[in-house]
Amino acid sequence: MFSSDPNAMGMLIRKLESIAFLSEEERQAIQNLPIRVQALRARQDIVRDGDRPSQCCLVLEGWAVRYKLLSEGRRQILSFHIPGDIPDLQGLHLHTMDHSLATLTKATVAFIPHESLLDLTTRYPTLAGIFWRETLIDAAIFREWVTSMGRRSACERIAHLFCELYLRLEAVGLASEHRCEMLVTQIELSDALGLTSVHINRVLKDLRQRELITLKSRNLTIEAWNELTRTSDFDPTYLHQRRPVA
Amino acid sequence: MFSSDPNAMGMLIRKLESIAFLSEEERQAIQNLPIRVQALRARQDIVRDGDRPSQCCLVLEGWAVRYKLLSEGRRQILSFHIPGDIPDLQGLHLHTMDHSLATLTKATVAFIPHESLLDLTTRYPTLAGIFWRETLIDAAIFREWVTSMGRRSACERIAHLFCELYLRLEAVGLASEHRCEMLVTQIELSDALGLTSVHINRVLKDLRQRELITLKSRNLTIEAWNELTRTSDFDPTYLHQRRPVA
DNA sequence: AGGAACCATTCACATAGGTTTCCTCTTTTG
DNA sequence: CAAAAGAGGAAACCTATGTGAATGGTTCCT
Repeated sequence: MFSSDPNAMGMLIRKLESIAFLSEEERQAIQNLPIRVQALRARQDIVRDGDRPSQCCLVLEGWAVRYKLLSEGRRQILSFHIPGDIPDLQGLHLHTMDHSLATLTKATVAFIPHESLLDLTTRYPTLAGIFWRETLIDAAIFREWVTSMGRRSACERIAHLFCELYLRLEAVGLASEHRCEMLVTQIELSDALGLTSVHINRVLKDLRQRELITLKSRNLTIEAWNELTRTSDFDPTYLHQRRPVA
Repeated sequence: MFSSDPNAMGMLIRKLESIAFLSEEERQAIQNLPIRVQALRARQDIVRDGDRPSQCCLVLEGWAVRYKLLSEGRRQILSFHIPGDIPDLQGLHLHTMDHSLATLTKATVAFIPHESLLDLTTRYPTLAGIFWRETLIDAAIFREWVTSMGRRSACERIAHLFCELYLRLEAVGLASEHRCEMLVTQIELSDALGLTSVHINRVLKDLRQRELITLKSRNLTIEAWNELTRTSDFDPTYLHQRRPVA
């Protein structure tokens, strides 16, 4: 399938506009990127550790994760990705994958050749800066995760992650009123936060009892945003979103 | 002081050449960057969380750290920086600091105006790609740290960090034969690895007893490289260095 | 609709790593 | 060069989180 689908790139544009200003010409240039759209099953690898991909993957629908595998079956989830994200943008200048990328849920993705993206960055230096910025925000999120894993308690980590994901979903129009889908199992949460699923379960129970959140069949409601951000030390600056957040 | 110092930029060039190829013209362009060299005391902030800097900081001598402060005096060190590093390169496209940068030891740094760097990236798109790559490697290191903090034991984390720092120092000519300076206290190690200094001390004792390392008055010798990399699951791919490593 | 596979939940028990405290050895600095 | 500050080291004790195992509830195939 080609870029004829008028909406495929809408998600990417919405995402980029959440972190930078795009001119009409730049929006057009993005719309004209050649893409190949593909539907994927849940829990399917897209690129693997060690691969040398020649295209980037844009998430259109569903969630994806990046992860590393360690000895003895240990797994670390490095990031969650939602529609509008390009989880392997770093591939443009880092030629060997140092981790894997997979779908979490059933998903639709679009593949964009590196070649076309590099050409775009040459023709539109401002867009190059915006894509660069996107990878820098990715890094800023890793820094925040390092901070969580290093110095925050289990409870703070979970609360912090929920705040982050809510704001990211809201920025691309996939959440509002402190409600969003939370398409991750407790096992996935544990692999992302460096905990066990048993402990995730304990802490979720506590967060529910304190009436900070409601979480049922993949639907999260943050019942007390201010208290949740306070207890988890959450400050959205690191997301570097364009519009100031409540 | 201006770029008249013929050696100030040598460190940056050596660093960039450890991750990419530079043409003679590009080397010249870098040499011509205007810089202001400054000597700093140990443990001195260079840029603070929330600042909006207009220049980047290149480390010439000594070590630096990036860190975040949390409530109740908690601190998380996000990265260690050695000569040749530009710890706040992300400032080029991320205008508000989401963490602080400070010296660890007495240090010499060079400040380069964002303006000059942005101009350089416009005139030399290949150099833009190389600086972008540098920030992507920075992110790759964060991913590895997330993995360490999430799924590696205290012993594995320390061993992994030593391997990483050794290779980075070696890449810019500041280490060889599995020996290097390790200009960090046990407290700083603990704040970087999400542990306490007491536990760092316990684990170092163990690593010494197992004759994997020697660490005395800031001098580290890795006595058994292969075993150390094996026990810590260390794979240097994530450093994306140009030359293959032993 | 029925089963297989996955997920959430809970319990009893185990441990890696944290806390507090104290002492000694270096390093810095006046 | 001596005092002060900082860093390494270590013991006793504590706790947040891990382990393993069992049960019932969901979701997804066929």
